[in-house]
Amino acid sequence: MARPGTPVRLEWIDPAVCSVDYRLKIIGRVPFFKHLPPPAIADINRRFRDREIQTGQPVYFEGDPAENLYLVALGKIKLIRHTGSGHDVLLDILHGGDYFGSLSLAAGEAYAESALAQTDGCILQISAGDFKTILGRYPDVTLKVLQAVEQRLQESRRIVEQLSTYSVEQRIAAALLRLAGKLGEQRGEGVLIQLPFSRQDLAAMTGTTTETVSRVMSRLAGQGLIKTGRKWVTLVDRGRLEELVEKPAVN
Amino acid sequence: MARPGTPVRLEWIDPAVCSVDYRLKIIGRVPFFKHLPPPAIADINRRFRDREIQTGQPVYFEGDPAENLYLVALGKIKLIRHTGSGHDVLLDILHGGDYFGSLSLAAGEAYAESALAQTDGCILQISAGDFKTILGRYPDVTLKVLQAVEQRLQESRRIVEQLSTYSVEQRIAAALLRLAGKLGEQRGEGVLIQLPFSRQDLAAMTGTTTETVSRVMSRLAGQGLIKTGRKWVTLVDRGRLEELVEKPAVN
DNA sequence: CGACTTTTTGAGTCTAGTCAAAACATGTGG
DNA sequence: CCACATGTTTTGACTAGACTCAAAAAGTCG
Repeated sequence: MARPGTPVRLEWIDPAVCSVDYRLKIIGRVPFFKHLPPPAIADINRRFRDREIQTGQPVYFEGDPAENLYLVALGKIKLIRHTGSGHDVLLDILHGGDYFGSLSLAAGEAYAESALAQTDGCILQISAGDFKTILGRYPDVTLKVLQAVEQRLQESRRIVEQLSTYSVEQRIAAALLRLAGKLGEQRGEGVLIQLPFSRQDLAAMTGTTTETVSRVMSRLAGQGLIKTGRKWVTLVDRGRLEELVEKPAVN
Repeated sequence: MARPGTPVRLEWIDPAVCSVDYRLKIIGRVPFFKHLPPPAIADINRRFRDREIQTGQPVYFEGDPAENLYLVALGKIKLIRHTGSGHDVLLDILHGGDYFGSLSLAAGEAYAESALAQTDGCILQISAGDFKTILGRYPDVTLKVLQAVEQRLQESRRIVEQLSTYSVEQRIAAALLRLAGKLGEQRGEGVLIQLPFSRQDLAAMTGTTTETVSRVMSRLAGQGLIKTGRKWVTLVDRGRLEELVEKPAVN
């Protein structure tokens, strides 16, 4: 119950972050570009446009024609599917150096999910056509892209597995561990996850409701595994969370 | 309750099915080879080895070093993840012209799931290294492979969405429709799904239990939407099944 | 300080899971 | 061809985890 002051610290958009230097740094961090030598990175950089986005603003909507590939430069982007029943499903949360949008070289496709800015930030954008040109010029990039997509497929299948066999508590613990690994910041007492993201978001990631998320998080906090507040969570006892996930309950 | 005689018809392995002619036909059906001209297909064919498999036999296990890419020539293959709790998760069922195994060009990877023969059949096999050679020789194949993997990713995410938001009944209906689209055979009264596959398999596809699958299927059969027996299902009223899936229940 | 959003808590309900047993099918060997 | 052993499916009774609806509490922001 000891509720510490919120550790939330706002990131301010420095107008310089999408400077050429920063752009080069980000492109050099993307899994399918990072192996390239500086001149190639510089060439690729020239083909991207940058764009600032504000919290809540859409990059594209599910169903829009899939024309662009994006890189996250600064801030967080979430990928969401809207369902008929009003429940949204949160597929992924991305940050600096991640890609999203269309790799798809087939024309006439539509985005299968919406992309929304979770924070203020900056993204780099390239048309599918220009990206194809890059692939033509740097053939090994294509192989790396393939690997990157395969990895996303594996992640997605792991989530299918978890939704199929885990209890809500296990799914929430697993989601927290996953987020911590990807987006967490090391702090003295543990790993802070501060996207910012709400119970709502966590519910949409784990296929449950905000009320249930709240109850489970309270329980975990009571057991000293996490500390939590509005829009942030700190994992205090990672080991015991992992145990929770692995154990099929009491068996 | 009218239980018709089983429409199951055994497929016999014709020793000729993995003849050169059949192999060429299969390779010409694979999404990332089918655009190639006959000489290229013939060249690629030479690099594959064929292999017969019997029902229940594993092609590889989760965790084995991922050394080969496979094509299904004849029969059905299922991809399964084993979980600690003993529940298995059925990720996909594949048939003629589908690929599975490792596309992965990164060395030292392991298979993330097991592949088991659901029926007697025949598969084509190529080492990761040889596949890489093919990609080098036919660059547009790499792009097509990328598209194929993206498509699997989309499918996987659709399943995440369904597990997150659908009731068991909706998930089962959706799974039946998906299987029918992929593997169903048109019959007079409807579409027959006969892999063969059991309540057990359906439960592992939809993240539920055999008992629940049985109850739901009985209900659907009672409403005249399907007919069902041991190891097979016929979709009689596809339209009403689709309605079931789309409706968020009574809202 | 209000107005608003997010989070928590509570009570009641229902879906789906569990455990157990019966019914049914299929294949085998006598 | 029958009787039995085995595996699959169905049914039943009970339970529990998670959802729903509703309202209170706690943060946040102007």
